[in-house]
Amino acid sequence: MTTRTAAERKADAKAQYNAFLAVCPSHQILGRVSGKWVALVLSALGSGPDCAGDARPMRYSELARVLAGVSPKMLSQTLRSLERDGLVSRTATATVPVTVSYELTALGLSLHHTVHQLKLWAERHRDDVAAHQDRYDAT
Amino acid sequence: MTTRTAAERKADAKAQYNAFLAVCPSHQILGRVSGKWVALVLSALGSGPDCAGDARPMRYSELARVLAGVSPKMLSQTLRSLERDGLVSRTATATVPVTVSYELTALGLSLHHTVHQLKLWAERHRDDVAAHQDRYDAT
DNA sequence: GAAAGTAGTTACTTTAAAGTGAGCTGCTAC
DNA sequence: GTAGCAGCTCACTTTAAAGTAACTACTTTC
Repeated sequence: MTTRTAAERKADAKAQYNAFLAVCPSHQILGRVSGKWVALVLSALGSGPDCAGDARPMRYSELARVLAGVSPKMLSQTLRSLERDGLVSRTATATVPVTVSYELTALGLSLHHTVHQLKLWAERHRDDVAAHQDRYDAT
Repeated sequence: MTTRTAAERKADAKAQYNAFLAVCPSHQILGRVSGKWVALVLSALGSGPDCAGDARPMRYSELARVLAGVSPKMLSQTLRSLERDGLVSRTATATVPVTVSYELTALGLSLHHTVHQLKLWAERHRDDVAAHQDRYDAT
């Protein structure tokens, strides 16, 4: 068959598009960064615990204290995925008890800077967005 | 009681942190942008259907064709939320049949530029990230 | 001797986002 | 007279991400 219905052509296009999305680097990165704790960890490691200083290594428990809402499961899951991507390095020291510290790699730091721009945008335009929302909801 | 157990203090800190996250502008924007279709719509409207040109208004059906995998529900939901935030403007023309076009506002265009930086990062570092993943998975 | 800090793991449950499929109105082309 | 385009909405189901709780094992402090 060379002739196909519109529905068939549409399904085909959709499959192709999904395949494209699966390998699209921008889409992958956006998916990674949009995890609930990813940006928070990146920010803590990249701008210090107060989110206003310089990058410095932090221990597991220190991160858990700063990101007050995170469960141990989510924290280690997030750190593991960032480590897998080469964005964070993990260093264990054999003290008693063991000390584990996490630090942004050069790659992680560069991603942090990029994500930080998004944050700056958000802070600059928060009032603007809120005003638009109020106007929209009023009608 | 002025003395509390560690568990109580932790629960308290968690509640406070969650309240903080709920109003944090960066977190809100990240949540908005990380919707599956948001970045895709932003990109289509901000860089043209081929994602390599200039911003220009597009019709509902044109967007649906370009974003081949999107369902009518998700497309209108996404457009509605972007419109609510003042990022996209909707213009209906009373032709037969009706013509509806969507266009980035100045605010939407500025967000598009910021998100675009993230995309450029992703494209620049995709190989680097993939290499780290392979090394990590091998061990 | 109960609780806290050290850095996690495992199994189970919840929930919010996304997907599916149908339907709507009015018109046109094959 | 079936199918298509145009621009949606509504109800239902699926699924992946996140949350919850419990447990590891060893040390130190109240």
